[in-house]
Amino acid sequence: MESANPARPARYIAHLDMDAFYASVELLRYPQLRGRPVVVGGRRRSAQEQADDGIFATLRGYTGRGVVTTSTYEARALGVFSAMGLMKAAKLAPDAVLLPADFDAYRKYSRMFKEAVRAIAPQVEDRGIDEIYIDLSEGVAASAAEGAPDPWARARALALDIQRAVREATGLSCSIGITPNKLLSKIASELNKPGGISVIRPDDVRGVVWPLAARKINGIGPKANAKLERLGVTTIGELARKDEAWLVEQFGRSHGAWMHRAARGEDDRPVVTWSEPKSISRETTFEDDLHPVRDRARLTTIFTELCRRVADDLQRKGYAGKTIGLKIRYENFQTVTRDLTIDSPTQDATAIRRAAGECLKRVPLDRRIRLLGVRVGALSPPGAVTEVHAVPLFD
DNA sequence: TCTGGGGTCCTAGGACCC
DNA sequence: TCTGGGGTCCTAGGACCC
Repeated sequence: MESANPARPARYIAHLDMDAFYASVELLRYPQLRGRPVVVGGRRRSAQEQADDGIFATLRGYTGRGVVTTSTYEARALGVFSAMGLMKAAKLAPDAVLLPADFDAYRKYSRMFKEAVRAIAPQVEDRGIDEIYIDLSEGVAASAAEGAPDPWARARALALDIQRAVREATGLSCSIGITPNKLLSKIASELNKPGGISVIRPDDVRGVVWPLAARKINGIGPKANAKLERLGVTTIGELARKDEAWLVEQFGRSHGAWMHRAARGEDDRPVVTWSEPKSISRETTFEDDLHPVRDRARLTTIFTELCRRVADDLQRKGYAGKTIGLKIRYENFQTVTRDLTIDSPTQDATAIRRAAGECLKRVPLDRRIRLLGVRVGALSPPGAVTEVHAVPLFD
């Protein structure tokens, strides 16, 4: 299926996923917690202060709006997974240790593991802080002379080298999937967690991939999955057996055709080693919902602060943008956005605040608000950002 | 048990221009 | 003067991912 076109050379694509990344970084710092259920999430300073005293906060009695960012495998065994509300997690695992997220530390370890990988295989695509795609095709070809006769075995040997390098650089473990494309590799890396290497050859798709839940396909989320289930489709194999025309009828031309290909394990997307950011944003959920009138002063302060932080981010990264966006989430979780495109790109907090303020006027403010966000899009890349002088040149 | 924060991509209608 | 079609930009919302 993948190498049906003989003119296209075979690809060997890896997906590397760090195992319980944030929690594992915390365990490097607090090795005494190894073996215990540990949850990273929330934003209570007190949890950090207690940890520094050697007394760790537990989930018992947690109140607040935090969600689980990562949980150790011990916590997962108790039913605690990412994106779950901490209140619910506390019911399932009251004695699990709760640690606040320390993104600076995670970013540091992220740079370290990616650097270790690039030293072995430079074709790396960033997929966030804890995962990457790696195009191993060149490495597999280069090792043809001295390595095993089977290219998949040579790809597996490369993955083993990468795992070892990541462990030596960071002390952390990762799981790797190797297949002909990104779609399948993303599925494969999950098959033997933690610490595994899984290879799916083109001929394995029917036997290994088709029995899996359709939801395992990256791009089939909660909504699409629920609809598929209503239509009687649960596994990837069942999806693969559906008519393309029928899928297009149900999900639209683009999405339906994509599903049809995905279920067959077909995916041509290249490994992209660099791409420009499209937008930069900051948002915050309040501890308690704020009233647009009664809490106006607080809202204004937070709003201005968000604009300042977005401006800081833009300046630090060297971008400017001309589409300023506002995001509001009401107490009932309904979310609205407004945006305004200004004449020339800006990275200035005051200009952003002014444009976002215009957006705010177009939003109904008749309910309490739980989240406020500011975004700058239509970015000009660094270098293209030149100061626009309001002063005439000749006068 | 009510659901974080940072992103990307897609759709769709209307404005506007050629 | 009227009609048509295509391309691009702007805006709003939503699905999805880590």
